[in-house]
Amino acid sequence: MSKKKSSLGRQKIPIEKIPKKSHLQVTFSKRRSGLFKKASELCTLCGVEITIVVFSPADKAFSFGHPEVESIIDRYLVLNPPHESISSTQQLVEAHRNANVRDLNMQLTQLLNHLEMEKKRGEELDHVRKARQRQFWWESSTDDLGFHELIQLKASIEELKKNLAKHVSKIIMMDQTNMDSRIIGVNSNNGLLNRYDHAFDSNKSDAAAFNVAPTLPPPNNNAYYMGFRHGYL
Amino acid sequence: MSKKKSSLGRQKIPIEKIPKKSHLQVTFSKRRSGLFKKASELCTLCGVEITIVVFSPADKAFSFGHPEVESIIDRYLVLNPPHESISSTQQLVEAHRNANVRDLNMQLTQLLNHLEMEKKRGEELDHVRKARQRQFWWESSTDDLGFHELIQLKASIEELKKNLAKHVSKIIMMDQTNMDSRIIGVNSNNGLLNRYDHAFDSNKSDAAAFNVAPTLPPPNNNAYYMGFRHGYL
DNA sequence: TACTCTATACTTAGAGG
DNA sequence: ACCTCTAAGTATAGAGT
Repeated sequence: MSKKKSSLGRQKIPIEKIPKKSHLQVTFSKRRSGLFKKASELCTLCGVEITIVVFSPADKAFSFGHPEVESIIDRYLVLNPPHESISSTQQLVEAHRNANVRDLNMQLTQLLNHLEMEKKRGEELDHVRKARQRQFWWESSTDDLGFHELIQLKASIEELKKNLAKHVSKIIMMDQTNMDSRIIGVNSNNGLLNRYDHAFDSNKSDAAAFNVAPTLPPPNNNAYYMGFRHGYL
Repeated sequence: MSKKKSSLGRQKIPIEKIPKKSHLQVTFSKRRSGLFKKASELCTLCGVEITIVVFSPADKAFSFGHPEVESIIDRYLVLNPPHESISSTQQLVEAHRNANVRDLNMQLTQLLNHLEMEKKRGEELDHVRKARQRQFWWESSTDDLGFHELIQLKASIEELKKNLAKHVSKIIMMDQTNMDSRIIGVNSNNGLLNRYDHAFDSNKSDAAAFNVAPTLPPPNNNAYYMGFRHGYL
């Protein structure tokens, strides 16, 4: 009886960049899935919030988030506000700017107050959405998609406002660190964002169904956006 | 010969919220480590960018990022701009706002131009840092933190750091391999951000040293910031 | 590109320090 | 809170479909 092994089974691989591209792609898929599954389990087991964003070798974005990527990012940014380093020789200029900044700040505050009110109006709708999301957060992208499309036109404006806010706050707190120039490929009509939201059946550990969905509608990267984002966060 | 098993080994647990708190905390730590390790491996194997943010059961923030959390968040936000639902009845108000927004936009664009110039001034310094970071991205927080503190002491100390960086990169070139654990602790009053940056030695698969460190500087959540962020992103 | 099948590598629950 | 140890539960490399 000659037993030919039909497979050698899992082989050890060194943790270093995989040279073969096709191979790399496969590994990326598998491991991304695994990673998201682990994240999902961590959520469930420990009842914590978590978000993951990955850019694939092909530069597509994949995200995992519970409750949603955005809210966690927001929380993170509040704790760890983005900032730039400013050479000390420029502090005078900085001081000058503050006047402007304060003005902008006031205006923005007002705008935000308006938005606050609007937001309340939208709350009911939002509640329905969230209630559903709470139970089935992995489905959120489906919701968001529809949502997103609906407000596509508005989105860029909102975007603008938010970036304004960000920049101003950034400038305001001159507490700095690095500014590793970030290239944020804006322009981009290839804006490819795949959003993963997952359900991992707790009972069948072999069942790991993933859903992919192109999330990004027509990139709302209008000129404003470009301008604002230019090299900063 | 009675062999008493010293351990039952790993037991299966259901993927559902762990009730016992102490137990939960342990599991969270272990699995967070595991998750970050997986992420790290994915980075290395596939050469991709990835970021993870988790809020612990105790509501502390933990993050993993290559290259840094911020830049990836930025990329993500560009592709998937945050938005709110705006009731259609509010669109008029919206239009009103645009005027203001455009004004602010122009002002900010100017400010950003200024910043751009400043940025160039800092480039040389930045380059040194980046070169190092490219090889040892897991150390980035070390840099960031050092940077942060130094900035408060202004230019003279920046000079110092520049020199330091040069020296360090030389040293690093000589022994690249054993750079796993680094403690990147810094001041931070209760700042609730623990930032993890990891190196997983590719050669010893059992070696996975993690470091925790409170990252958050004095919470810069001043009124402005809070105002801006209030409920938005 | 994605799924299946193996055998093996890796992770981690539980208990003790 | 973190390390160690062990055994069992999982993830996944490689190859085939």
